[in-house]
Amino acid sequence: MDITLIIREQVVEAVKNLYQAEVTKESVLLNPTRKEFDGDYTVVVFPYSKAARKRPDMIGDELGKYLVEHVELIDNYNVIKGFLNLSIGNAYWSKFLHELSNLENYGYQKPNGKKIIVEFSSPNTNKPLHLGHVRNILLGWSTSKIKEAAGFEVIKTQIINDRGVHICKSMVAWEKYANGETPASSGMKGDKLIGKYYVTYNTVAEEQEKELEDGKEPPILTEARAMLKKWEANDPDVRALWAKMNSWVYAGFDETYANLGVTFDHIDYESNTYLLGKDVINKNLEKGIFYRKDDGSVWIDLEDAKLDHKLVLRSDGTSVYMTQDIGTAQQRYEKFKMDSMAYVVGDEQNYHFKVLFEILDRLGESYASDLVHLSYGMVDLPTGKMKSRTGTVVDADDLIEEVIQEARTNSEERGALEVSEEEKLEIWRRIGLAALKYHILKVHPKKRIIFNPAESVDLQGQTGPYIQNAFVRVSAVFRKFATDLDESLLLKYTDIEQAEKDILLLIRQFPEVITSAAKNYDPSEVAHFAYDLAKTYHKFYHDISILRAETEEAKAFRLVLSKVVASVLKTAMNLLGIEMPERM
RNA sequence: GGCCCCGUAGCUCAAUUGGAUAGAGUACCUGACUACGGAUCAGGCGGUUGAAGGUUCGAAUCCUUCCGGGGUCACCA
Repeated sequence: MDITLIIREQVVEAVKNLYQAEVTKESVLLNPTRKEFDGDYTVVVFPYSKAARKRPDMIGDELGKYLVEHVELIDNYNVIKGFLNLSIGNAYWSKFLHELSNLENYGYQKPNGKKIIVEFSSPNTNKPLHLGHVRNILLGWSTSKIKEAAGFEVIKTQIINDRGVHICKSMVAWEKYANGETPASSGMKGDKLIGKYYVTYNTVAEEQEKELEDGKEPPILTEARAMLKKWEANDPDVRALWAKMNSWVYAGFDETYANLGVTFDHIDYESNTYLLGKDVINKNLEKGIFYRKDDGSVWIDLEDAKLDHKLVLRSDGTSVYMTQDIGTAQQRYEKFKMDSMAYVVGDEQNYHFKVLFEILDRLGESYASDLVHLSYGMVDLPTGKMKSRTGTVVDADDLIEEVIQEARTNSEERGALEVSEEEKLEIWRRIGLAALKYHILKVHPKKRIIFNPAESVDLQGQTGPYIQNAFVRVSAVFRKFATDLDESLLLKYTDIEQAEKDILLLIRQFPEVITSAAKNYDPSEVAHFAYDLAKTYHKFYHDISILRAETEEAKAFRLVLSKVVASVLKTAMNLLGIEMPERM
C-alpha cells in the first residue's frame, strides 16, 4: 500500500485514540518534508489542537510516539512547532524501487469507462496556423494524453471553420489575381497560398475603401458576399472552387500537425454543422426555454444564471454561432455517447462557453454537468497582440523550423555527436521541439504568454532539453553497462543516500500528479514534475557514482533507480507530446 | 460602465490548494571535469508577493476597497 495512505490512516487512528476526535484521512495535512528539516513526510498538527486542548508541539510529540510505535515503516520523528516530521525506514524505499523496476506504465490509472471528447485547434481555412494555434494545439494534445493516462477514453476532435464570408474572400481574390496559381505551380504550402490571397483581398478592400464615402461597401466585399450566396445555393462552380482550395489548405495543415506530432480521431466541418441546432430551438420554444420576439428572432433569458439574454435565431430564421454549437454538441452525443467534453479555446470566448453550457444544461443534456472550457491566455509578442491583418504573426511552420535550427547550431558548437547524419537530424528535431513545447506548456494555461521571437527559446535550465539530457545520461550509463543485472540485489542495499531518497520521494508522487493534472486540465503540473525529477536526478548523477559504486548492491540499486527515472521521465514527457532522444 | 481573468526577484515561471525562513530558471559574479558525456553540478547577488484594510494559531493563497494590465458585453465568427 502507498506510504502516504498508511500515514493518513494511522493519523486518523491516533487522533481517535489519543483525543477521542473523528477526522477523515483526506483531511490530514500531509506534505513532503521541506529539505531544511529532518524527515520524509510532515504532518501539520495545528488542526487537532482544539480537540486535544493542548499545545501543538505536545500534540506533535504524542502523535509521533504513537506512529513510531504502531507503524513499522516509520522509524523516527521530530517536532518543530506544529509540524511533525516523520522518517520512513530505508527498507520501505528499496522495496518500493524493486516493485517499480518492472512495472509497465507506472503512473497510468486503470480505464474508468468514461469517454471524453477534447476539441482543440479548430482553425479557419483562410490562413496558416500561427503561434496562437500552437499553444492551443499543444494544450489540447497534452490534455488528451493526460486524460488517457488518468483512465479516460479520449476522442481528439477539431471543428474546421471551412465556410463563411471569410473563405469567400480568399476565393474571390484567388479568382481575380492568382492566374491559376496552385501549390504545385508555386511550390507553396497550400495553407500559405490561401493565406496569401486572403491578404491580397484585404489589401484590395482597403484601397477600395479609401476611394469610397464612409460606410460604403468596397466592390470586392460585395463580390465575396455574392459568392457566399452562391455557395449556400450549392452553385456547382463555386462549390468546386471551394473544395479545391480547401483541399490545399488541409494538406498544409496536415503537414504542420505532423511536424507537431498531432493527430485527430474525429473532424467536424462547419460546412456540415452550420445548419444544426435550429430544430432543437424550435422544439424547445414551446417548452418555454426559449422565447420569440415580435420581429421573429428567438432568444433565451439567462438572467437568473447571472447571464444575459442571448440570441439563438435571427429574425430571418438563420442560426448564429451559439445555435450551431448546440447542434454540434448534440450530434456528437448521438455519435459518441460521451460523458463529458472539453473545448480548448482562448479566454476571449469565456462568456460564449458559459452561455453554451448553461443552455445545454437547460436542454437537459446528460453530459451538461461535465462540460469544460479549457480557457487559455493569448500569446502576445513584445510589440503587442498578434494581428494577421498587419502581418505581425509568428507562423507555426517558421517557428518549428527555427527552434530545430537553434538546437542544431547549439549541438554543432558542442561537437560530440557521433552518429549518422540522419540520426543527427532526428535528434535536433526532438531537441528543438522539446524546447518549444516545454516553453509553452510549463506556463499555467490561464496566464498570458509574451513570446519574444527575437530571443530564441532556451536550451538550458528549466527547459525541455534539460529534461531530455537526464534521460540521455541514463541511456549513456546503460550503453556502458552491458552485463545482466541482478535486480534483487538492490533489496540488500540499506545505506540509501539522501540524493537517492529524494528521487524516490518524487517518483512516488507521479500517479498523483497525473490525477491532479487531469482533474485540473493543466499540463503545466506534469511539466513541473518532469523538471523536478530531472533536476533531482542530475544532482544524484553528479554527486554519486553509479558504475563504480562501493558495493554490488549499491550499483544494482542505482542502476535500477536510473532505469526507473528514465522511464518516468519518458512517460511524463510523452504526456506533453515531447519525444526523448537516446543521445544529444 | 457591468461582469470575468491576471498582477510574485531585472526577465521567464513555481509555491503540494490556508502551513515552517516565498522557491527554481535566466541574466550577472565565482567555483567544480585526465570523465557513468558539462544541454551538468555547487556558491553568491536578487522580494514590503501591485496597495491598504480584514478573517486566524498561520495569508502570495480567502473577504472588502483601490491601482495597473487584458478580455467580454453583436441579428460577427
